[in-house]
Amino acid sequence: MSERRKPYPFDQIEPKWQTIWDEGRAFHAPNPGEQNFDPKKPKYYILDMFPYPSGAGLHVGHPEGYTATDIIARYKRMCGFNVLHPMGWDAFGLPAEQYAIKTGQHPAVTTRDNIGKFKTQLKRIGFSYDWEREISTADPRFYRWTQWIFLQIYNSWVNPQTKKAEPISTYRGDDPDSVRLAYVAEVPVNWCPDLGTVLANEEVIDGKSEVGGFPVVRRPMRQWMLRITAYADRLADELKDLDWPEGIKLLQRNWIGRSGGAEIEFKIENYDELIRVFTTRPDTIYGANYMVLAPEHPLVDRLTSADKRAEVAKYREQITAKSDLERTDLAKEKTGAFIGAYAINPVNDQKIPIWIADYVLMGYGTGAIMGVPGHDERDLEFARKFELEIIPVVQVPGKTPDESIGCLDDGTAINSPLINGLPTSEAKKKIVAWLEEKGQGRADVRFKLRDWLFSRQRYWGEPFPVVWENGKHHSLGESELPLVPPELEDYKPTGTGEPPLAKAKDWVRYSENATRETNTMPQWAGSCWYYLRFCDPANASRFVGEEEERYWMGGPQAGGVDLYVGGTEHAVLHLLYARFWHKVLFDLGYLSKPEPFQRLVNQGMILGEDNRKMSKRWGNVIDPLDVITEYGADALRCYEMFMGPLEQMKPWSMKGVEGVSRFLARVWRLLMEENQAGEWELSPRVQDAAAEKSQQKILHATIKKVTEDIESLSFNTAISQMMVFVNAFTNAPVIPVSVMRTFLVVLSPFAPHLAAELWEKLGQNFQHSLGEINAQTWPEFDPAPLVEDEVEIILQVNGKVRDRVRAPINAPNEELERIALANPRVQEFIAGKTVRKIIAVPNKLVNVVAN
RNA sequence: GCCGCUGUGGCGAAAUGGCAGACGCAACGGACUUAAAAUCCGUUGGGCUUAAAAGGCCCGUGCCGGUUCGAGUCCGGCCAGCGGCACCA
Repeated sequence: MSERRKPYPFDQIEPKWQTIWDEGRAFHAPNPGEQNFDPKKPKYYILDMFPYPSGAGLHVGHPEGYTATDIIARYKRMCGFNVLHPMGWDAFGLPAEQYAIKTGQHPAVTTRDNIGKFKTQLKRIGFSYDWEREISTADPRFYRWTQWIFLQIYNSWVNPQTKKAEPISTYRGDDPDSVRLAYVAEVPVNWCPDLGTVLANEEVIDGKSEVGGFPVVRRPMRQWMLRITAYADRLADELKDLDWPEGIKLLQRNWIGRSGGAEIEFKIENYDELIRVFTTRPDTIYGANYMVLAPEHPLVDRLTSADKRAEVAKYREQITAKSDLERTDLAKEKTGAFIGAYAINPVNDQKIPIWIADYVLMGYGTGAIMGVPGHDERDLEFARKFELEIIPVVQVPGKTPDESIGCLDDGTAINSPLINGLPTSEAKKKIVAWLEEKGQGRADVRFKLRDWLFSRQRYWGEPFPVVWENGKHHSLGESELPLVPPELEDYKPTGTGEPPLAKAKDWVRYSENATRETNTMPQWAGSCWYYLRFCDPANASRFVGEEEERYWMGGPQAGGVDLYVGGTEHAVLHLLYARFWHKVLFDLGYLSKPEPFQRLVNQGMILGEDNRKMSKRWGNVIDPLDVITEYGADALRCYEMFMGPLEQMKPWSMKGVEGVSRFLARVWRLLMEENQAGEWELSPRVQDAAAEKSQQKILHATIKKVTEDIESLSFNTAISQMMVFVNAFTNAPVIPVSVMRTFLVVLSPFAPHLAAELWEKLGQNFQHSLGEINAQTWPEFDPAPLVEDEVEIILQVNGKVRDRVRAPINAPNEELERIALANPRVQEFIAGKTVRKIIAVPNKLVNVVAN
């Protein structure tokens, strides 16, 4: 077995250039004020979603997005931009902690090792990161500022007048703790016994933990919450200013779940209490002939009549016994119980029975609804089950009143004296105005979004900069940051919900009568603002320098990062949380833009060769390092870009890698050939000669296509075009050095090592003083060589191609028509028919319509 | 159930409403070679016509319909796969 000969010496070229770039600080982006900073250059901030450095190392999904951004970063530098292209580590997280539980190795050690591994691997792919800006969220120099931002959130409230965050000192009420953006609440939370921690709603999928798939149960606990709901409206609305995929915007909008409607107050017969309901269809109020409260609704106890008590208690017991999953199971039948009390419908003073039913959720709206069986599917189902009257109050176009039952569409109000005949939108307005005048209702907006459960019972996360004294919390001073977690012997969760930090008794004791908060922040905390730290990673006195922030995060757009690339899995979690923090900091005057990420692109997942998701289970995992060893980093980069559109899901193919590797080897052999001794030297075909017209043409066609394709992130077709270019030169007896220089510049963002090496070889043989390839400017496309005197014209008869002929460029339509009609093939097909019409498209085609 | 995305050769894919299948893979044939690998050249959607080739004709972008001189592309209605949400009033 002899080792297969390398198609070209990438194994020598690639480490060589990586060292040169590293030592020459080739990709360092100077900050304002720094040496070599050129204020005339526009900035371009291009960001990858930074990885969690797992023990498994890189998988092929990482280099996909990273290569795309690297191509753009290299391209933008050559276009004269000051490019910020950083990389760092989302280093707090559960796996390191669970590894610590198993082995006793401190998570900081595990994390440091994993980061080292990741960094080595990333460097072997030749990414042009500014490694001087590397950050880790688990580094006290970083999380000091994560804790500092928490303090800003803690010490703020949203002023309902301005709808913006302000310092808590501007709050005039007597209980500031009730309005803080960070607050403590005893809430039903998602408790995961196997992980020993609570989880955010977003981290629970089908009743199981997103990480590990362990069962999650509802349980009330005292937790830290962030008041993200105060930003719900802006988080939904300001999406419109962003260049994000519409699908992702929709996902966020649906998650935020804004619905406009009205809150309506119903009086209760024989009681002073009121029941408030929320509805999106106040116009259907005449059809409201019963009312439903959530079983947990606080008024249930008070309103239940003596004779119904036993029944109601029994029903509520059944409900509590159910898991969340069972309760939300759509397929099941409606259940409920009449509580023996009546409400008064404000529009007609009718007495309507009050029920409880588990299809009404305490957590949404007011936890109470008016039952409109005529025009709500769920109410209809409920009314049928319990034999309540069903009244149509909206007539849907094209249907009779009775047919309109069960229909949720807009229509015309009927059986509704105040609004009869009005279309739905006007009926809504009129009813709301009428209720408002009576003091029994008002327009209202509700959201599905809940406040963000922000505390975790974990060791490996940021401790809260908070202490407790006499049952009240207050914040640490900024000078007490960073607050470093204590060393622990035992990282295990306590199982009771008490965090592992509570075991460090000395650490917990803050003073005579104050103790530290022992929860830690969730993993999302660091990623909520890491992109800001990249602007000024070493700043010891501020989370980011003002001037640096203005420069990199500024500009004419809504958001500061010019392009953000990462997976769809973060569509609602990370991207929503980061936008929220950003807006708070923006409101407080720390940032120049209201949004963090102007343009977002999601790369598609790479599947295994068997078209399944890559996993150990299927044995279809591809290790990028194996690919690099066999084909080189340039081949890995180009293959991942050549596979298909960036945003699409696509399967891996080793044969495909080989194909791309062959392309790169052909580029190499265009300029190099092997001598008798088996050494590579410059091919004698490469000469300082003028390019032929056809060569100019293909070169400029390639410049044009590659430039446009990089701009539109269509890397697969850019590479196709470069293949076409290389194919065209494969057998050329003379290869003009000027053409090749330009081509290498165009190739260099994709295959930077190969391009740099060949560029150097050309420099050595044709003495130029152009410097290194990375310092070149991106070539301009010249349309002149592409202009021809003649073009091919397609001749069609009745839309079918019958012939193609050459015609002078810009020939007038009359001439094209003449050519078409004179063409023998066309004549053949119109013989015996009448020509009805001739359509001529200049420089393209003629279509003769005949029958 | 609702919302979104995607359906094109044996495979990955390409195509501002204007030549469907660029480019790559695989396959087949050829050149070079003692031979193989590598490399280079060529063929390659299906069917019909033909002794064969050349040439020609017909069909073909998930299915059905529409708009248009012309539809993979636009519109309407289905089907399938993937993803998200799921009693949100």
